[in-house]
Amino acid sequence: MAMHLASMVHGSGRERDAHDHHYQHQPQQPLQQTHYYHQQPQRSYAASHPAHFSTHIPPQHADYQYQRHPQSPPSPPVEEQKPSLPSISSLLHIADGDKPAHETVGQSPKSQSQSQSQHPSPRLRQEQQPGISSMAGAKQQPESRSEQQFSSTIVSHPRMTLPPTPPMHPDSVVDGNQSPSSTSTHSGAGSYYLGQSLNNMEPHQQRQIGAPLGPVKRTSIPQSSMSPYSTSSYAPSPYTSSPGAASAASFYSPEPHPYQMGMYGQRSLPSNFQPQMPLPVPTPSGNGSNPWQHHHYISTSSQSAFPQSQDRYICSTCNKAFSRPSSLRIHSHSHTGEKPYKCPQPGCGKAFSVRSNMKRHERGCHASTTLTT
DNA sequence: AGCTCTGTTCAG
DNA sequence: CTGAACAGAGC
Repeated sequence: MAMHLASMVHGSGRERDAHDHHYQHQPQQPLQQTHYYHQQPQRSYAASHPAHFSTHIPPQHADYQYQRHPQSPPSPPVEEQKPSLPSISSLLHIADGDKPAHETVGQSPKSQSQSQSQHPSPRLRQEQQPGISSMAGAKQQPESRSEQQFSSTIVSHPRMTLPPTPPMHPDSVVDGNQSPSSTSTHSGAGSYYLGQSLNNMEPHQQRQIGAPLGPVKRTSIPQSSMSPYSTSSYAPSPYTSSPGAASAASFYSPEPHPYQMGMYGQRSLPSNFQPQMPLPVPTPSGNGSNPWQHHHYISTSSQSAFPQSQDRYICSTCNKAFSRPSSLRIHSHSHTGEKPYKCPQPGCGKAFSVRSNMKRHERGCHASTTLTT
C-alpha cells in the first residue's frame, strides 16, 4: 500500500520544485493513515521523510519518530500485541463467568511455563479456545493458559499496563471523528501520534484542546492547537521539540496527520469499529483511542453537518473536517508550522505553508522585481 | 472517483 | 500582508 501511495503522490505532482518535493512527502501522511489499517502508516512516512527537509519536518512527524524510537522496538510488537486484545476479551469472558477458578487453579505451574513460552501468539489462544472447547478434555490447559497468560502477558508487557492510562483521552474528542480508519489503520502510528501528541501535553490541556476543536473556527483552532507550536513556531528546529502538534499529521497528518494524521480516514464503518472498542479495558496504545474515536466519529457534529461523503478527513489535532486529503494536509501545516514553500526571491526568505499564498506574496511584494526581470 | 494544484476569498 | 479554507480545473 505504502508503495502505491508514495508512488502516486510523487507521480501525480506536476511541477515538483524543490519545495514541492518537500511538500509532497508530508502529504503522504494523511493518505497513509487513511489507508493503512494494519501497520506502518506513519512508519513509512517517518522513514521516508527523515532525510528530507530539516526545516519542514513537522513536529508531528518528529514526534512520530520520537515516539517510535522509544517504542520502536515495541512498536512492531504493538500490533502483535493487538492480538493481546483478544486476550483481554478472553479475560473478560473469564471475568464474566468463565469459571476461571476451575481451570486456572490446578495447573498454574505448567500453564504458566507454557503460557510464557507461547507469548508469541495470543490470538492462537483464542482461536485455540474454540478448538479447545471441542477438545473437551484439553480445555483446562488452554483456558488456564489464557488466564495466566494474561496475567503473565500483562505483567510482562509494559504496554498492556500502559494503555490503561490513556483509556479515554481527549483523543476521543479530538480524533473522534477520524479515526476509525486512521486509528485502526495505524494502530501503531496513528494512535501514537495522536496519543503521544496529546500525551506530550497535559491531559487537561489535551482535553481542552480537543474539546474546543469541534466548534472551532479557523482562528480558534490554530490557537488552541497551535499553542504548542507557538513555542516552536515555524522554526525548523522547533518542530523536533514541538510535540504538541499531533496533527497529522495525523495527518499529517495528519495529520494525521495522520495525519495523519494521522490521520484521518473517515468513512468508516462505525458499527464495525465499535465492536472493537467495546472493551474500555486496557486497550493497548492504539486501541484505546480508536474506540472513542469511533463513537465520536459517528456522531460527530462536524460530519453530521455535512454529508459524510464530504468531510471525510478530519484533523486529529483540531478535529476540523475537510473534504479533501490535500486540504487536510495543508491544514496540518497550520498546526505544525510547516512552511514548505519559500519565496524564491533572492532577498526574501519568507516561507509559506500554502503555495498559493507564496505566489500571492511574490506577486504582491516582488511583483516589481519580477516585472522588471 | 479521487486527488492534487491553483486561484479566490474570508478573516485577523 | 498573511494565514487559512473553499471551489474549480486538470490529471
